[in-house]
Amino acid sequence: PPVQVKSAPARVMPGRDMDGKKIRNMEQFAAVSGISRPTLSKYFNDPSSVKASTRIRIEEALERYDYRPNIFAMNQNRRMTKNIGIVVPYLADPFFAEIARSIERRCIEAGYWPILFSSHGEMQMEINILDSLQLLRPAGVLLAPLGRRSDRKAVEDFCYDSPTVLFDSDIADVGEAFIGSNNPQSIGMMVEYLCRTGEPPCFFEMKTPVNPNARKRHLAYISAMEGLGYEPMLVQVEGDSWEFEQIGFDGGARVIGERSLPSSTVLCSNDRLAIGLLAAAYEKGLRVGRGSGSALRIAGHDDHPQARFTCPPLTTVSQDYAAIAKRSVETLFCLIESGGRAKVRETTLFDGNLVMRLSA
Amino acid sequence: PPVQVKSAPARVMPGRDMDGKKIRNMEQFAAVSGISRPTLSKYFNDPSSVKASTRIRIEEALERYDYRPNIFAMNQNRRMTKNIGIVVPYLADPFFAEIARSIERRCIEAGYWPILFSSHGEMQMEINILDSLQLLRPAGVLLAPLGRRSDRKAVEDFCYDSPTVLFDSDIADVGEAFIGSNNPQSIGMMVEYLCRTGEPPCFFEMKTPVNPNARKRHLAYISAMEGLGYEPMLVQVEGDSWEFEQIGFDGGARVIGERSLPSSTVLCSNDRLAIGLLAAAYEKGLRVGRGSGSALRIAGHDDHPQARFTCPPLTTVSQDYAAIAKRSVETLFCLIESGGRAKVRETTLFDGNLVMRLSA
DNA sequence: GCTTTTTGTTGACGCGCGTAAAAAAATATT
DNA sequence: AATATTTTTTTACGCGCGTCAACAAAAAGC
Repeated sequence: PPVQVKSAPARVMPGRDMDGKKIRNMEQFAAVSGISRPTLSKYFNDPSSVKASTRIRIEEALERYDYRPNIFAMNQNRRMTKNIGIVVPYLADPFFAEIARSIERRCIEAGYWPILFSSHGEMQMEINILDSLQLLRPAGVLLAPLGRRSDRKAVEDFCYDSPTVLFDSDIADVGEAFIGSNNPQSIGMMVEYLCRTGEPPCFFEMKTPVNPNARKRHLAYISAMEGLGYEPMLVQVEGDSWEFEQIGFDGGARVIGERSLPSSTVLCSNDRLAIGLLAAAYEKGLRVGRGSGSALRIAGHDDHPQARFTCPPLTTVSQDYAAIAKRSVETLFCLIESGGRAKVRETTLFDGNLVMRLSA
Repeated sequence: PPVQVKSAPARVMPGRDMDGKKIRNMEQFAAVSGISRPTLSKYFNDPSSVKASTRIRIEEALERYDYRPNIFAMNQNRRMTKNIGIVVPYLADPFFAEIARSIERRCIEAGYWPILFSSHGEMQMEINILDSLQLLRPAGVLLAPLGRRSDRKAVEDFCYDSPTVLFDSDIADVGEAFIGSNNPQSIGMMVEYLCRTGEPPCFFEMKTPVNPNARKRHLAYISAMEGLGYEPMLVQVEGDSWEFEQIGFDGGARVIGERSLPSSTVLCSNDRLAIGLLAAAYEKGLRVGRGSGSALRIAGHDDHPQARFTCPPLTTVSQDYAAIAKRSVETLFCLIESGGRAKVRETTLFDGNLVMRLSA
């Protein structure tokens, strides 16, 4: 039973306006500020749309009376709200947390109101979020879909009503644009590096990946290996949740225990799997690294925030979070300005960079 | 320059109603369903408030015509919205991501509309969020404040208008209740364990911690050590951001390099610092663990999602995320039902459990 | 100084729904 | 069957703001 302590709550009266009376609506603010309500309305929708001198008068009054328009009344009547929906598949993954942070900031700076949702890896949750989001009549939506688990029809229908830019995971022909990473390039580069510096890598992945990137990386690995004249070697582990570390750990412990790893170099489909695999290798007493005393080289993909703090630090491919966020937001803003429909669906893929650390 | 591909976007016409005409408002839905608008209004605010037979009629019509009330118009006029604000200090920390997930789910199940915000570790951001949140006229708010960086006045003022329950970090006498963890108990337990099984621990912490829990753990460590008849040993590292791993790594590398660690057993103020310290120890070639061949024992606090995948797996104290989330939400719902004001400010602290892994 | 152009004001209506009071209808009770 | 009770309908107003048209005032151009 938890500890409980009770105390008298403090009641603080926050500062009110000069006259002590709270202004309830734009009408009253118009009265005290000496500006007509329609002009105020114009100002709040775009401060630069009124003459500089009146703008100053309004802002002076605003300081004295601290009034703020009712957001529900605004959104109800506006042709278009300032809402921007941000939907990510799994917020407990720092990759998405980071990219969401970056997107949020940019939206706020542009005068929009970002609202963040996480599907928590569940299809039904994603559907519910899209349903809710529609009620908010967003000016635009940045959607990183679940991927394999997404209900294509639901996402399609959603995109019909709300201007949507997809990022991270693509769903073919859905949404007005896609921004992601160039998996063939990044995997190709990593495979080339690993082959050049040691034994050619096997590919460590989930048997039923939750994410289309995983499939693309799978194909990219095979084609890269074949391009270099090597036989692809796949290690597929069980698991279909978003707990990648656990999946990597369990699967890794099994293949290491069975001694069924086809190569002493392992390229993981993503960093979180690699972190799990590192833990499994540690448990099994296998030394990981590119030094001579090591039994295993492990590489990842994404340059996850945690990747530099693993033991040994993880060699990986960096995704440019900031660039993906920036481009996604810019694309959405263009879309919104052009009325919400794109003439062509643009797909933008960013190259990754090799991040050499000690694990491979 | 990123790769770009263009393709013609697919345009899909999502399903419309039987008659092909979209219902625009409750009035029209009343017309087609044969139910009066006020009754519909009642139904949407509480389906169980209308007679069973009419409820069935409404829900049948709802299936045929797929109408959904305008949420802005609803919130504008309701005495109280169904909005629940959730504010966490740093969403890129999986601890908060996890707890937010749990809270969100519970709110949805109770028929509320949770909206998640992250302060991203910045005071101004927290202030802005509280400002925005006020505009949403939330029925209640679950706030995990930044802590030391919070603007007490701003949070106080906010709590005056919106029923607020604090969790994780306490701010004395602010909000209607606080739910957190029992740091004296958990640190005491860990100190006792470490003393019993080896050299007494020094305490590894940030010099200027961002979080009040850190201060409580600091004091708890000192009192636990003194209680066992040992001299407290503090290791304080620089850094005041939320990038705890980096801070732990930098500070750890420094003290290890200087050989200034006062004990071979290190209790870290939280798991993320410990993860950074583990990485530093690895880099410096120090073997970590409780075995005989190890130079260092490292323990953490929180049982962070990553903690079981470090090398070696991290010995730590688990915080019961689910219990904290559950109690926080329950407390808020009680608060909302009782009109938003608590007679006494209840503080609830959950005990931690020792999680013995290999690092200490 | 006058005219053209920009900017603001006035007054009115609409958005979609909450809500209240009174009347009507449906159901329950005796 | 008559009465009491619950539920729904009717009617009407209000919420706070967007937006429009007609007009007035101010600024800019000559």
